[in-house]
Amino acid sequence: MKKAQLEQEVQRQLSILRRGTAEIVSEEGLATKIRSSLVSGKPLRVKLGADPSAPDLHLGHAVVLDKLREFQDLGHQVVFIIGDYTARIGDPSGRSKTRPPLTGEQIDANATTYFEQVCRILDPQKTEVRYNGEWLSRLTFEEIIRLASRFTIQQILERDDFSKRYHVQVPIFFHEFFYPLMQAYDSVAVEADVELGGTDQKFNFLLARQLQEQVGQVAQVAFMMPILPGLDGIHRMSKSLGNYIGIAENAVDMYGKSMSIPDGLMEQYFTLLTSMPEPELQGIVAGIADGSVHPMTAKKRLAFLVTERFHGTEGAAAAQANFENVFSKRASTASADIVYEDVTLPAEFAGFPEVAVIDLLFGLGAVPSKSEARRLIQQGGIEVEGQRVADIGFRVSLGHSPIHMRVGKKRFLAVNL
RNA sequence: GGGUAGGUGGCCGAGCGGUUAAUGGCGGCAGACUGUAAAUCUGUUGGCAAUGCCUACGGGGGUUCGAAUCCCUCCCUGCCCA
Repeated sequence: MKKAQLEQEVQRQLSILRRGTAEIVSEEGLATKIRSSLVSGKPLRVKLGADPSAPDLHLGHAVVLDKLREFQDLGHQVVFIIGDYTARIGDPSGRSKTRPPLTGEQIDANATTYFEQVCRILDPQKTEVRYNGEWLSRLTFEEIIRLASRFTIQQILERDDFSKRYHVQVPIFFHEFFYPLMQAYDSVAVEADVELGGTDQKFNFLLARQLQEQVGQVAQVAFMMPILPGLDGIHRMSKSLGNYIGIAENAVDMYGKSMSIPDGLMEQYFTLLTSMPEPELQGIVAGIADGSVHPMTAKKRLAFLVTERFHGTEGAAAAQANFENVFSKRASTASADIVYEDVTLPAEFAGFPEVAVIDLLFGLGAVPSKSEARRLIQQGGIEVEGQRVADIGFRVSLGHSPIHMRVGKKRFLAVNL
């Protein structure tokens, strides 16, 4: 490859990778790494650390995974690290809550579903999967002390959530200090060239750079993507906050949840979650501003694109039709074109001519308690075959199958006898 | 080791001997309305065989007709001093 050609390729890769990023430390470093990778023919090792404490991935993860996919498509090697060792200890970072430690089986189960979901975005052929217990579990106490001696408390306290907690006098447990160190050690262990993650990972990434240099490796490039806000438009998307859209969710929920984001979030979602070209996106934004594009139309477009990505064009179209029926046209359980969730009548009710709605709802697991069922009925939130249930003592006739029910505003059940 | 302030429902945070399943806020849910599961307004938000009963204010024990509220003890956390 000629010099000019080489430089052109470096720039091409950079321009692809740069899109949508929050920060890259440093871009020159990345350019240098790409250049030498092209010369040597050795792909860059791009690291992503995953915490298998919860099995579900959401669109916030997708933002980072998409970027990894771009690296893969450019011929680089993704190293996917499952933090089994960290999870076994119980990751307390983040919301200053000590999570219960997970068992080995839970971690394995989570890691499996996790990876299955990751593969919906990444190319598994180009992904090296590693468990950090592989190297972390082998460290001796002496080695850990030596590792810790490379950093100062003041340095660790610089980390955002530590310094915040310190100032508002919220407990910081000693072992939490080791998390950044462990993560940095991961980078050394896999000889990462680039580490990808959200902007919240910046501190950890930078610490890894320092450690790598101290042990004679070239510092990794810290590659930060923006944090995706959740459905509430305020907090980051997270499972525990319940403001998320799961990668593995069904089309109807994915579409509906997308429709529930605040209007102001649309531009960000378009940018980070769809491949809509910038000019088209700016056209929509301008249209909403001057009133020529209805926000709902734009949001439907967004919801469609997001759903289509994971469920195909047909799945997205069906989800959209369902949404319009249920919410725009106020359809009830009596009408067609509604996507029902199929459930079977609990065995305990089999053979009876009728059953109390409260018992049925509870038996189906549609409500967490009978009191909750009672409340829902009193508030007019239950429908059976298109009829709103007004009486708490209402009994559902089991004369035909399936029985169509609506529980709350968004759950539609088809009960099969 | 000494001193001191705390531990309340999903979260924050009142209450400090008696209409207290426990003010209020957030979050959740439902209804109305609408441009959507947006926004806004209203209601609701421990459980159950339910005009009543049971379980709940860090754990255990005690005082009292009666305790989240008083006493003892144990556990946990912040801050100051050493």
